[in-house]
Amino acid sequence: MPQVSIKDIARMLNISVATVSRALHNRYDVKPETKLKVLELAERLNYRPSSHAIGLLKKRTHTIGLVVPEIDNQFFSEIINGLENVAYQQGYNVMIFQSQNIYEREVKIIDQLIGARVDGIAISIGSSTLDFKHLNMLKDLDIPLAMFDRANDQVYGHKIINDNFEGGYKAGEFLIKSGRKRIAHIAGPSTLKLTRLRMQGFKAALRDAQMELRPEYLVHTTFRMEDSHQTALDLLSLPEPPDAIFAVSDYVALGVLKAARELHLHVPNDLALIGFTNLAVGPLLEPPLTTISQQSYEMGEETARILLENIESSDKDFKLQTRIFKPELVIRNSV
Amino acid sequence: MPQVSIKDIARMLNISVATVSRALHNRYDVKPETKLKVLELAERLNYRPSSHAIGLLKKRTHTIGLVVPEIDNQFFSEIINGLENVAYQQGYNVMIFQSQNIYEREVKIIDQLIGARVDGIAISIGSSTLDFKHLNMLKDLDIPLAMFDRANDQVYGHKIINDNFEGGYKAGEFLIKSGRKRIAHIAGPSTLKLTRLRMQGFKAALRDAQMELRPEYLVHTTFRMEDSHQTALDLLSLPEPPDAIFAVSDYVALGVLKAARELHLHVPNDLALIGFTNLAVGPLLEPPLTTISQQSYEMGEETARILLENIESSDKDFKLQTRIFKPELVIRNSV
DNA sequence: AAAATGTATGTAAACGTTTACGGAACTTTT
DNA sequence: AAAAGTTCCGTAAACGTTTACATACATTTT
Repeated sequence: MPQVSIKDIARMLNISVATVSRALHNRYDVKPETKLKVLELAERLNYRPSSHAIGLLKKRTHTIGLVVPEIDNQFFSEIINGLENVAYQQGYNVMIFQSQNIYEREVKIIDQLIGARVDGIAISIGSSTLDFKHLNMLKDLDIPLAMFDRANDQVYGHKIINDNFEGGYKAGEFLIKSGRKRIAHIAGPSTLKLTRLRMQGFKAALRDAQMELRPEYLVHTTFRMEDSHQTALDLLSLPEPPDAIFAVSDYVALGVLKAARELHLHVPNDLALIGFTNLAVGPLLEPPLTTISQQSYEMGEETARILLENIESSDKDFKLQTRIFKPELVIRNSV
Repeated sequence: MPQVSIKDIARMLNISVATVSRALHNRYDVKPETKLKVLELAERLNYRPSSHAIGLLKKRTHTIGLVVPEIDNQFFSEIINGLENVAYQQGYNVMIFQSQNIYEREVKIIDQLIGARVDGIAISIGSSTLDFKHLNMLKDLDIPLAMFDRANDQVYGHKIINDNFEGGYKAGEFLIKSGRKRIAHIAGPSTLKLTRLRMQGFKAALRDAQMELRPEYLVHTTFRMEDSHQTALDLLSLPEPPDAIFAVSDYVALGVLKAARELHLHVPNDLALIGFTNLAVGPLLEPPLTTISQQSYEMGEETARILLENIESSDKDFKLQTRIFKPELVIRNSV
């Protein structure tokens, strides 16, 4: 006997669906005897209310949609945890989707979330997304939107981001202070604002120290380790290789570390390395990775808080919020 | 102007909802002119069909529910990727949930998935789950179930698992062959069958080599690094500490590595270490981690394949499948 | 005895969508 | 000119649930 509905129960007990519904909700105006019969049968048949029926009837689904570029990335999975915990505490469910940084997938996911009538959406925009129609239409549909980590100024939504300029500056500054002269930067996809800001901060640090950035010391890669590994190999095989690298993220730094090992370069003696993110594996690497920390879990919590505040607010013109987290230097042994 | 329905469009164009529906589906029996008007208006108003309405009407949702203990674990996130890819290719959506190894959460998630009328469920059972009613009732409800990595014999469902006994045996065997004498095992939660099997395989290897396992060399921990770190500290502080450790998973091995470093023990000279999983960071550790590999991505793919085959089959008594992956020894430098 | 109150239940509409069935208004065939 | 076919569209039911409203009966109050 598959999925049972309230109608089935009503028929079996020869009562109306309304009474069954009332019994299941433990309303005061139903005879204890009837209540018991309904509850027992529902239990026996493993009755579970259809969320589709309820979602159709009520205007609210108590569900928020979450879109991340990729799930097998500790930074994002920690954000997911922070966000989920806050959401659950307030009685909301979270639907998780990954865009894989593919624009078409991102658009499709948003369409689906609208179709599922979620109460709000949290997203970290994919690196190949250059058109933001799919996100900006959420405003017309009255669906609150929060962007975390990867936000875009052209999009109407809350922003929960890092001070990437400052992070980049701190990374550059620390490498300079440690006496390195040939400092390179492996940047992320140039479409992302956070990439540009970290780069700008880094450049500013060099400028303030009256140092020059050689053009061949500035290269771009994706956040995937395989790509950054190849990029690092190329960079370290230059006629005059750098003696320090600021990697746009820890995952990229892992690729650099792998490349350095293959080229028999000692870190930090031959090459200083600094990452960005502060992954949990950082301290376990050899050498333990110096990095700029991002508070991923807290960013997830804050994203949920802002989004839920917007959802629960009756104010149709809820003011857009921007929350900027301060990145911090985590000194270990790779510099 | 918020969420628009087919009714709204019909009203605005002074036609019936049926015609609007037909136009949106590009049916042959609607005048091209009408079709155009509907499509234009739908586009302009950002119309997206309500998945609740459709889910209610049709019997199938083309959605499968996925339950993992935790998402911030590379092993599981790779499984998710494998599963999602196969599912998407066949036109199915995946709803991801984490139980955090908390029994109550797991039960709640299953209830929700039933309520959402998913077409099938894939789960890796949480370590605190001892009662399986919530899973076995899926059979009565005709909802196909597939268990991956962490399965249980008391549950009616497909199984996609590792040959954990063999994996444990291989780990033990390799440590013995490398000449170690005081071999310890840090096992996982004893509630999990995979824990017991890896342990039994390990013990069998010792037995076959006529070696004894000292009671104090067998300890349990969770898969969280913080726990395994403390466990390893205790183990390595014994009057006569082991000279080799087989860790039930790479995450646990990371904790051991951290402890060894703190106690100034050199791996592999003072302590040989072998893990289980084959995480991507393994080769980047110092020393690169020797481990038993699990084909996580492929397990995800296989889970999706079996589950979807069951879903698409009209056979009410679809036969239960068991797929056992063979673990392989990955030799690096930690032994 | 009539009126008022309380208790337990049923009726029906609504949410958004699809689709079987029917039919009106044409056009083509005989 | 009647018959048959084509084109286009509307009506209404169904999916599962909640809830305002109505109602029937029983009990209490006047």
